[in-house]
Amino acid sequence: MGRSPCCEGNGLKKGPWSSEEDKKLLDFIQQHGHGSWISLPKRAGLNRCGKSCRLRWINYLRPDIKRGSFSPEEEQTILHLHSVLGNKWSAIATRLPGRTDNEIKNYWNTHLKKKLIRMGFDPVTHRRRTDVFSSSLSQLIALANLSKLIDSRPLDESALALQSDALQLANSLQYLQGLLQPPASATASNNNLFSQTSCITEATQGYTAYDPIKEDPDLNSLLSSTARLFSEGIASFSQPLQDNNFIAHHHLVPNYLTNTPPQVPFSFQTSLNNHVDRTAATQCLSMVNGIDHCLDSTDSALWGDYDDLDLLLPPSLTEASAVTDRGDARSGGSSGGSPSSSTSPWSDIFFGDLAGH
DNA sequence: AACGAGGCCAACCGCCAGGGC
DNA sequence: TGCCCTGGCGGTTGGCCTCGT
Repeated sequence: MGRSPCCEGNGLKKGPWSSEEDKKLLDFIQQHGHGSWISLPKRAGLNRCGKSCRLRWINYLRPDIKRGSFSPEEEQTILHLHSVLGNKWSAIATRLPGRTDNEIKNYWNTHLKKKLIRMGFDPVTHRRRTDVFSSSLSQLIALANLSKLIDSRPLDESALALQSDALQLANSLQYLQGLLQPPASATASNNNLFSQTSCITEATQGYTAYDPIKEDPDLNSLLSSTARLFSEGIASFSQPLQDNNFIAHHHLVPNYLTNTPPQVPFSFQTSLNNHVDRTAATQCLSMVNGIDHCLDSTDSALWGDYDDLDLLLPPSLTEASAVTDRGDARSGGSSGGSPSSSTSPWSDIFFGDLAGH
């Protein structure tokens, strides 16, 4: 269809509205209603196009417009709804009385999106940027290198088992990394990964000298479970799987093209539907946390202090009904009644950060 | 005080869907 | 059935403001 005819008229004023124009528009609509927006400017004595009048009314002059900054409850609602609806600003606006889609869109683009990015979340998927190969792998290496600095100890069974598990993990990572690389860059990347896995291999030999796992049983179990995790294909939660090249080259039809919600474009969810995988994934994530703890990693904030795997799932997965049924999400108040504030660890993370600002 | 960079936000642009003819 | 008109939507822009140097 192209451009709306009402905007094609020459000589129509554009740009910021004067107070006089505002008064004309306001008075006219209060007396006659807006009726046809196309004919309104002429009837109201305005040298504007209908679309401009409509926009001015909806975004600024409407009497029920709420002014001022967004409350934490409103921010929380936007976050939840965006995780479910995406950039459907008008739909989100219907859940926020007094707020316009334009206002919400602006607020998202200028505040919430940046904050999510800063916190290590993907503003589109609302999930942590979980590049396990670059982040946890490097952390593993760093942890392993640390072990080299520690005095050696005699070998024992648990150390040997750990070495085996770590080697398996390294091999799995190498294999998966190879799968994830587009053919053109596969060689170079694999070389890079090889150096990384070699580090792991070398480093895990260091583990045989000193066994920090004995000090932290969690690390022991999670390392082995992580190896199992990758061998079972949980690597699907790595974002590069979105790469069309990968799909094309491996003739895969990912779940997100068939039956998973659009807000979960890659199927971490699918794996999590399986209890065993979920448990293993939880342990894997705990490993990352554990390593963070050991290393006092500078990006530990990125990984956060999540207590439950649900944190990695968008609210659409865990709270779809809560959002859908949120007749008034704010009615419960921030002190406990609101479903989102009381049940969503996601909001705890996000608004914990917000509170600090 | 002057200037530039970056942020914010009102407004515009272009496209789409639905209804009427 | 197809075209046109209109309302509505999401993305983008540009001007103003603030802040740092």
